[in-house]
Amino acid sequence: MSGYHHGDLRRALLTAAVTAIEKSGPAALSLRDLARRAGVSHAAPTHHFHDKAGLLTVLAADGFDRLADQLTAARTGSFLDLGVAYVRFAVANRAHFAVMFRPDLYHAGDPEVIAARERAGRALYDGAADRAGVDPEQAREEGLAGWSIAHGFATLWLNGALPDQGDDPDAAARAILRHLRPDGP
Amino acid sequence: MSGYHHGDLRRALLTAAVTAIEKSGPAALSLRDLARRAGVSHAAPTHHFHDKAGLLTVLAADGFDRLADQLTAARTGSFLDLGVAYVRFAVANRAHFAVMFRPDLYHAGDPEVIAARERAGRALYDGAADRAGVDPEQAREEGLAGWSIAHGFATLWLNGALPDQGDDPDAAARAILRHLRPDGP
DNA sequence: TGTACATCAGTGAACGCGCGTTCACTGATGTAC
DNA sequence: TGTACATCAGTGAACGCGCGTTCACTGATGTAC
Repeated sequence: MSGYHHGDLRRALLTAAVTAIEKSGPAALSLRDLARRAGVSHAAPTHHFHDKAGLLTVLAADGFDRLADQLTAARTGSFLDLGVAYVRFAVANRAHFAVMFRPDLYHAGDPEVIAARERAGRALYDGAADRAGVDPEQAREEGLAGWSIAHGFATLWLNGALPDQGDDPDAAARAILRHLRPDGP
Repeated sequence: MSGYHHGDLRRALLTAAVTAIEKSGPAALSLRDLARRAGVSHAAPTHHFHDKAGLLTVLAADGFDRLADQLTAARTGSFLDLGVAYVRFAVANRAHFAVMFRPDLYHAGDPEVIAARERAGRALYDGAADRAGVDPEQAREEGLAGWSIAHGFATLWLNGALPDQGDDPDAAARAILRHLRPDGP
């Protein structure tokens, strides 16, 4: 704390953004509010992110990166594990997850975002393709089916929409994702 | 058109809201903008919906009602048809769908919303339970799995997140939803 | 058929608010010599 | 070890904007007698 210079404002703003988004969603985010939370003048954020979309762009890229990491790590397990890893990521990184799929809110054309998103996509598809010596079209469909059910479950969970929703998303996800057909139709 | 009295302002505002939400999402909705589109003074909407959340509440209730109708109609078909009906609803009623699962945006405790949501929930669960002489817990899980994959697919489709996404959500949904296991694990 | 009156729907001015962005600035830090 | 200077990070005042909401109002419509 130098008094004038914050020291790590960029990181502090990102952390504050995550907290704010977890509470009120990405649409309600305000740069002035983040500056307030970081104890800094309201014009300071501009210095690090240029504008609001710039900040969300960083969050989105960061989210896709983390997702790619977790999916890649889960590749050693079963196809089911891959889906569970997806849900776990979403629940553990609600703010990032909420931003990632709202490309209208950030600079979706940003090279870093594109790269991170492709990395995550590859981790998911490779994970799906791995698990059978199957036809590519078949693998594609199964990948999409797995993505859909994991994404849907995570979304419903985060919305609190599920009836009798407990507090163990991992176990709940596993029970539901099991119902994906593990082999061809 | 009486000049002073609009005649059907309530309906006009709802229609304008749907258009606006389809374009920019529910968070960006503004009552003043709706009034402008309806060619009416900016204070007029208050008269019909009390406040912004009030308008979204009507939209949410209406959405759950329509969904319930469509799911009920699909009960005569297979479990797969139920899921396809869900996706079809989401794509055909993007604005309603976007609001329904954002209870922070409307008066989620409103009796009409609650009733409509329960009606939709029942249609979905009954549809799932129908299709087997199975164990209730089994039926519950299959219902959730079906809901998850349909919801996830619809969400990804609406976000334009799917690779090589065509323009026939019905067929695409059918191909993916097929991968849900039709019988016990 | 006419008149009085209540009710309803929409007006328009005003309020206070928080926001994003721009701008010339200043304090702090690091580097070259 | 000291000094000059460039660079970087943060300041604070100012701008213009669109918003939701309140309010006393007025025009239009329907109903009772």
